[in-house]
Amino acid sequence: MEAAEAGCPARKWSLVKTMYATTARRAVVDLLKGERRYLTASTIFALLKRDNPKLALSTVYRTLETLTELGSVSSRTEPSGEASFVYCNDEHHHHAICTVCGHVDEVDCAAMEQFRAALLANQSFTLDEHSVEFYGRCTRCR
Amino acid sequence: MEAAEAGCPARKWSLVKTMYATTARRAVVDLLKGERRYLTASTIFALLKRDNPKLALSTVYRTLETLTELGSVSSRTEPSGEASFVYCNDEHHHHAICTVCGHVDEVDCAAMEQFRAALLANQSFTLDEHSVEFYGRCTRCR
DNA sequence: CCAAAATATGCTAGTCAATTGCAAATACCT
DNA sequence: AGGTATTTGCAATTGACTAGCATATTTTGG
Ligand SMILES: [Mn+2]
Ligand SMILES: [Mn+2]
Ligand SMILES: [Zn+2]
Ligand SMILES: [Zn+2]
Repeated sequence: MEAAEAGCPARKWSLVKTMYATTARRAVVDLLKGERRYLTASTIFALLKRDNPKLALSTVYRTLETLTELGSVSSRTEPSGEASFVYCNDEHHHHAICTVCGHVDEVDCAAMEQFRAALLANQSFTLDEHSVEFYGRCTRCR
Repeated sequence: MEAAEAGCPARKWSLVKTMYATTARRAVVDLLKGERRYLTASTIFALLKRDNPKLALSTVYRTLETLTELGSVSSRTEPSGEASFVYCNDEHHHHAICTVCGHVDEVDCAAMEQFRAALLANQSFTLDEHSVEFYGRCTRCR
């Protein structure tokens, strides 16, 4: 599975009508796969600009939008209001974000089920979806 | 406690150096206390403009910022990227948001503790804070 | 391999939520 | 009421993000 994703997530890309494996898209995916933390579009742009001086910021935005639709990328909104993006696996999960280095741990959803049950018990609320983010310090930073 | 908050949250306001209880601030607080759902600044502005034609949008933004700092208001980011605001109680809690009418139920944090413990057990992660939002249908809308 | 067709990119010019500077207005205190 | 601290309204600006369009890149299939 990891081997099948080498270079770019070809498996996922095949889901879309037609989608060219361009250098820009490969660059964005490779960068996000390496840095498992939320990065803003302008940060990604600045990092990639070094090796690809003619890259445009609008291309980064368009690429991130496409990857988000595919599910390869998940986005969140920073306190500043700026959007940021992180590489993601397929399965539904949540994020534990290190407040020191920004590293993102993926938290399995299974443990959430017991909490969902508790919520439904004492709240008269039909639960459809949930959005959860934990903040703390990862192994390296604690 | 509810009586002490009549009109405006005077108790909270006293925490700040000096803060005038202006008509604009009272209007924003009263509106948000009535509508227990997330509203954008421009929506709030439009609603208040009816009774106060000379109100400025920038005043609404500044008021919401102030109330957020005080803790009387909590904000989130709509999928569109626009910020929205809801009236909040003091205690740490989470929000269950009705996907039909937008009504916000406050979810007690206590039940979260057992989940926090589970998270710490199978994730090598020092949990400091968390941000949770549930989406579903409230009693009225189910 | 090599075009033609399909799609993506770079650049520029917008858009629009949100912020800011400042003079006029309002709230507070004595 | 009078003086001072704070807020407001208004207009100008910012800054993240989007859109139009000509050019460049990637695919396809001959
Ligand atoms: Mn989950
Ligand atoms: Mn909690
Ligand atoms: Zn860390
Ligand atoms: Zn509802």
